[in-house]
Amino acid sequence: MNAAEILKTHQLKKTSPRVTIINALQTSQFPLSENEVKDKMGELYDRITFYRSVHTLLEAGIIHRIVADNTTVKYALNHCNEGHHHEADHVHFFCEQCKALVCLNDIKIQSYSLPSGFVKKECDVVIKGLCTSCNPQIEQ
Amino acid sequence: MNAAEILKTHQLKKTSPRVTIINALQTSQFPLSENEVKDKMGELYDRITFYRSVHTLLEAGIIHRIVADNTTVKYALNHCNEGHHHEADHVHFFCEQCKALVCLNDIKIQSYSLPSGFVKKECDVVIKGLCTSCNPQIEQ
DNA sequence: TTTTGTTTGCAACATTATTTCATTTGACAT
DNA sequence: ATGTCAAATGAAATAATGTTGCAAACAAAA
Repeated sequence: MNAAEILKTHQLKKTSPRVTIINALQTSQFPLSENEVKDKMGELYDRITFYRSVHTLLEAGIIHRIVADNTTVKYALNHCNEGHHHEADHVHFFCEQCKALVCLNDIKIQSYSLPSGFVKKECDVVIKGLCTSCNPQIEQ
Repeated sequence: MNAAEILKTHQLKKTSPRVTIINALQTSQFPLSENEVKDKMGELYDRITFYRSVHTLLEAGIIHRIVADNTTVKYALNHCNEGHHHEADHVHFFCEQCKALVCLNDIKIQSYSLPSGFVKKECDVVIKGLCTSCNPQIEQ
């Protein structure tokens, strides 16, 4: 499904910033930070528009946001759009050295049962450490 | 263990800002945000000193930081200091409405096995939803 | 009490996010 | 095609959050 189709499905207007953001995330193997998306947007990038577009796309469930630490926020396409599994239930790995964030699609999140009275909406699991590229045990 | 003792144990100097921060967290049932700590510090609060003290206390493992979303960072005493379980292995609950953060000390984090080459340092689990106070199903 | 190195607190700056409002633009119906 | 209108954009201004350099103050030990 391309950007235009995704937007139409969610009854959102097809605008240049939205399309560019979706394309940027769609062509990336990994979740991207604002600056990484910015680089892919070129002239089309405007800080305020970016925040608002992202907000709209988040609300629609087209993308999702992963907060690795308070200075590292990344965005990824929600693979629901692709007919895959639900994005919310897999684990993310964050490399403390290179700041890369990887979706560990094969690792599902355990179902935690909350104390009574609490309502669960979503569950975020972020494992932090060193990725294969930054692991000194592994020779490149 | 009081603030002075905790600092001494970790070979850190006993200074007013550090003591006040530790006391603030120690007397609170819940993790506190910067502003919540600030309120408890009164005149002793200075923005820069706060950040640096927190940094020092984090490095020493005296406190820990929970990032619920990028605009909500909270701090809590590491209960290791109290001889309890290790803080890193329990789940946090974040109320999306009142922004309260609760340590669910009884819910342990599942041990996730990573793909080979990855090194795990820590694992953060944040469940988001509505707390008992904000749950409309529960009458106050 | 004097020394020594750490910590504090100020100023300045950098980054991240939000609000207001005039202008532009996409989508729909002519 | 084209006019209409609500929605989205982009600019300026502001707020909130986090960092760095440096001189003065302070804690801890001799």
